[in-house]
Amino acid sequence: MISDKTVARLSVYRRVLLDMQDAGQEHVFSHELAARSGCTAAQVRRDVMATGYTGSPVRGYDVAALAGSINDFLFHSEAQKVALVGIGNLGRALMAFSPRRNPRIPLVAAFDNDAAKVNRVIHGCRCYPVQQLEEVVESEGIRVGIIAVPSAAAQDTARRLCRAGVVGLLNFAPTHVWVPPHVYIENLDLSMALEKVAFFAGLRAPQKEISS
Amino acid sequence: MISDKTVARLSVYRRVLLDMQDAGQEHVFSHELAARSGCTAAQVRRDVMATGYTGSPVRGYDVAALAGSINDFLFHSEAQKVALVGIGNLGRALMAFSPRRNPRIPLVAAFDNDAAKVNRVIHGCRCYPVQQLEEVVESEGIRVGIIAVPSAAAQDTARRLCRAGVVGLLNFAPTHVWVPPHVYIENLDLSMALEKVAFFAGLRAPQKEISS
DNA sequence: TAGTCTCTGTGAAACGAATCACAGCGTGAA
DNA sequence: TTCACGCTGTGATTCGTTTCACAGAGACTA
Ligand SMILES: NC(=O)c1ccc[n+]([C@@H]2O[C@H](COP(=O)([O-])OP(=O)(O)OC[C@H]3O[C@@H](n4cnc5c(N)ncnc54)[C@H](O)[C@@H]3O)[C@@H](O)[C@H]2O)c1
Ligand SMILES: NC(=O)c1ccc[n+]([C@@H]2O[C@H](COP(=O)([O-])OP(=O)(O)OC[C@H]3O[C@@H](n4cnc5c(N)ncnc54)[C@H](O)[C@@H]3O)[C@@H](O)[C@H]2O)c1
Repeated sequence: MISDKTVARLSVYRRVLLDMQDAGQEHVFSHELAARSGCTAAQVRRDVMATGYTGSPVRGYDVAALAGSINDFLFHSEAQKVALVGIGNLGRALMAFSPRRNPRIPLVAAFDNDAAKVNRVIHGCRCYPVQQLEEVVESEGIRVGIIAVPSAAAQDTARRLCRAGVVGLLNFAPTHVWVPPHVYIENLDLSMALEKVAFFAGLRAPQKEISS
Repeated sequence: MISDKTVARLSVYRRVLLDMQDAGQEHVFSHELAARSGCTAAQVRRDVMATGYTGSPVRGYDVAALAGSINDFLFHSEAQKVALVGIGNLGRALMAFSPRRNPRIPLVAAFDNDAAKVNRVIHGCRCYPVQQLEEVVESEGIRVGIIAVPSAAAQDTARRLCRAGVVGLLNFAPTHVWVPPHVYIENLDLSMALEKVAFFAGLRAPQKEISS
């Protein structure tokens, strides 16, 4: 019923609105929000409609109220605890970022199969051996998993997370991962994204670079 | 003319085909490639059509030949050199990953405004003070940029990169960045992706978790 | 108080991408 | 030599999303 892309944009609007709030701005028009979010005014209005909020034709949207409405819409349920699997280069970067993250989506546990990386706390997040994955995910009630293990281990990691009760996955491994139909999975394939950029860059400047 | 999404999928097919080649597989049917890439057989056939390759109704596609055709299609131009701006947690993870990356898209320079992080070589990539950005990008003929700086610095970084001749950008900062119309930009907003996963996870398991 | 302005909310239209469906074909079996 | 099969390539169709376009409404002006 509610589209994937609308949710993505609402998340962007929310961040922009919080910035506006910090800057003391009280009202915002759809075209303004659109410009700061990289989409069109009509799209903003459609998306806002989905949250049930209604603005005023004169003042536009009330920044605080719209931010609140989007918050209620996006984070309607209780906080969604997150587990990270794979404390490698990427995993550690994600952990370093977590303090700045949304408190409604706390990173509560990390797992690795390398004994040297576990049984400690990084940025407030406890690191466990991967053998304890099921136990910790179930006892903590974790519902979201981040896969940051090598491709070869991705499918098995996904399977274990889903069995343990996870219903949302963020997969960084450049591999297609099968999950049960009730599980939502989002793939963030960085290499693919870079190849895409390189492809279009190649199209846009097919001639040799003219130096300075 | 050629769609964004088709390019993305071709990049995935390419990787799958290379795996198949390593495994000694010589032929592949569209439905098989589809299953391993997470899409449908019809989609595979349409996308393959775009590369100009034609398979045989009996054997399907020749793995090596199709991989070659996709390669030619995606990397038709000379190698696209890449610059990374922001040698922070994420930037370092990307650098660590670069040896495993496509040699047609080499990471040749990295920049940071923190003097402690520059004037050295990390994983074969030279790190420069950000003041030298224009100079290095122009002299090396770099056409692709990766933005891994804090949001506040993203727009200015993009502007500098574009001025210096970059025509493709991969942006990790959770901010909308304006670029000239001839520049292709791809945003990888990890926080947004996680919020999306958390949202759908919340929808799929709205009831309280039943422990063990 | 009437008029004008600009914005929202939203039905309708346009667009683009995914899917369907089938003709065409080479192969292997009988 | 003929038939049946299963796959590719692709026109036609369906589906979801974006964009258009305008009615409706509050505020400000004169
Ligand atoms: N680093 C990047 O910039 C980058 C870019 C694109 C894609 N990726 C992908 O992200 C994933 C992680 O990348 P990385 O750079 O962090 O790799 P990495 O090798 O640094 O880290 C992988 C971690 O996973 C752990 N691990 C391996 N098998 C495991 C298992 N079965 N269970 C639990 N833990 C296990 C390893 O001990 C290691 O700590 C890979 O799939 C990689 O392809 C990374
Ligand atoms: N680390 C993550 O997992 C993660 C997740 C989501 C988003 N991001 C985004 O990616 C970006 C980088 O994240 P990070 O974790 O690596 O941050 P970080 O703070 O670790 O690194 C940022 C780096 O950029 C450098 N820098 C700052 N201003 C600069 C400028 N004007 N020019 C050149 N260099 C400059 C800093 O010196 C630092 O080395 C941020 O925008 C962040 O929001 C990161």
